[in-house]
Amino acid sequence: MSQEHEAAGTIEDRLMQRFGTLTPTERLLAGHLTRNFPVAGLASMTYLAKEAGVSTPTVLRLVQKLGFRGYPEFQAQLRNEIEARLESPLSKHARWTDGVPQTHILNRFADAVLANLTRTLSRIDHADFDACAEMLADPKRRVLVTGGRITHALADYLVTQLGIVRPGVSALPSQSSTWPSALLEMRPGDVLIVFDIRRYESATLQLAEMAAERGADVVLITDPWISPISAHARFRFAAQIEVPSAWDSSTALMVLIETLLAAVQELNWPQAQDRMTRLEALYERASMFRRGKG
Amino acid sequence: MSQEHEAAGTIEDRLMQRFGTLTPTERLLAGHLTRNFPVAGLASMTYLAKEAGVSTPTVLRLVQKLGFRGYPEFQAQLRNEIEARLESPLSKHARWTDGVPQTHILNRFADAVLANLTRTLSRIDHADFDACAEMLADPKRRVLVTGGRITHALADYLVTQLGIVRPGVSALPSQSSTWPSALLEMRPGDVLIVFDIRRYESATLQLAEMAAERGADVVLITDPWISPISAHARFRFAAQIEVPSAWDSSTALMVLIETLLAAVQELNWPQAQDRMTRLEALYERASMFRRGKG
DNA sequence: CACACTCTGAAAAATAATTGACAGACTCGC
DNA sequence: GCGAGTCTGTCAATTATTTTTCAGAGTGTG
Repeated sequence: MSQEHEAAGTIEDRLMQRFGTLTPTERLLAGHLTRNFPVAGLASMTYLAKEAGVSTPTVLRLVQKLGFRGYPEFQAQLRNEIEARLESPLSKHARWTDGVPQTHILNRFADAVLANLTRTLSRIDHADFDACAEMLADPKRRVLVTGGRITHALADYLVTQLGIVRPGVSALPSQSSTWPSALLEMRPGDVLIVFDIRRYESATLQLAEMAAERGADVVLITDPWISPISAHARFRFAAQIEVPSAWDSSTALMVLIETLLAAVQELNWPQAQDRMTRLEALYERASMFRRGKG
Repeated sequence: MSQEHEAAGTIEDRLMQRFGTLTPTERLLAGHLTRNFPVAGLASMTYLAKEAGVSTPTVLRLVQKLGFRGYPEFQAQLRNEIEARLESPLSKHARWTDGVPQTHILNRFADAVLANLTRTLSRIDHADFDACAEMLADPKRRVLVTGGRITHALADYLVTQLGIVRPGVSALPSQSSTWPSALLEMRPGDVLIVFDIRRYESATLQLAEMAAERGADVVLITDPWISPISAHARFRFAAQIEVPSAWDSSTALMVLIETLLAAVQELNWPQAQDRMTRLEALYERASMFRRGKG
């Protein structure tokens, strides 16, 4: 009894295949279904029947002819197909690493990361993004960066890279006890970039609050849960961070940072290039010095 | 026609927007929903609730917070959005961020990053990868990590995260002048993870060479040009780093790191979990201490 | 023209989903 | 600690949906 349905292939295929064997009313329905595929099939049987101008039993009969036990089973399959179709653009495309099963951590992780990236980037408000890049490109504003337990590495990265492109970039010390003195230094127009993820730290919130009060522009980089700092931030960017592991992925944050960096660099390329050349020369001399005659 | 509910925008947008105002359980659900968007929302409330691990009323409450009168109304809207999304069959993936031209840095950068990821991951030798993860999961080996001018932030990240999962992880100090004393400490069986990108630094090469001589296993994380350290490394992983900018992207490196971390974590999950729980407790107490009675 | 047959929808029965009410668990401030 | 308030799941009521049953309409045939 438990035999599976003979019919295979996508629902659309099955509809085509069996069109010949359908009764007139069923064809009416099948026509409606293919015309409004696949969304029409997601509604309830009653609704679908009304839309197609047939009765509910007809819908059921068609669905059973297609090889499903009932309407719910049909819908489940339809949802699967829709999922596949929505995902296909790039992700399902190719398995990341050949030679290992799809369930290998390499593939699972890669899938998650790609999904995170796609979602993160598609959610960026490009007006915000451009405005923020422009702000960061302004050499008259000083830029301070701070991160939390996990994100301090990212803050560090941002400082290193942004510091290459423009002057006046520094990291806040990691000891929150030294922050008040940093706040004292802060002037209106300065920019505070805050990384704040998941287990939001209260000290960071206070920092952002006070910085905003002192007239600094706060840029918040966070997860989709959105840190409470959001309230004090002029710009907010949320990155997806969930991956198949017990911790959160920073990859999307990294991409966010790098994209911002690229935009800033593009905005004042001449100065940036000049700085980079000079920096390169300095490093050159430093390494000479180190290994040199001395 | 009729005045819409206050909330506007796509369901995904609404979810993002209101994330902040959601309760913990609702966030659980919202997380599941975004992760499996949009298909998860097409199933019945009961099913969705079970999948997300919450109760049906929670689903209903979330949906109402999103501005819908009930679950059916929510589903109707969802179907509309899916329809819109499917209408442009392949062009939908169109571009990462809508509303800006394809030439906008957001899109150009995203394309480059994706290409890097694909290439990086497809080039990983999975046997090597598994072996390396196993080595890193061995708590008897101590792990030292070092990076260069740009990559020290990544090294830092790796130390932070790997240090959560297992004991005996530390960063080498950034001053190369202090490395000899670190080398003195090094024992056969220890692991040295080296990040070395593009402008390969000679001090790092010497470090790796000497570490290998002293019996340490060297893991090299580099770019496709492959650093000269390769000769001394037991494991080599190359990440693609080119992006439309004057510098190199670290995103693929980040993914490499995180994937390794995920593998290590998976390999000795019980211990890792134990460590994480204890660490969490310590952080808890520390924050108590900071803001508490003291 | 009646008979056998298939097709179709109305309506009832069975099943499942949605929603509201409520109470225990939990958190936060005092 | 102890109440006020907030969350969140259990449960039951209501409502909708799916499925079955069945009778009438149509169709072609002897």
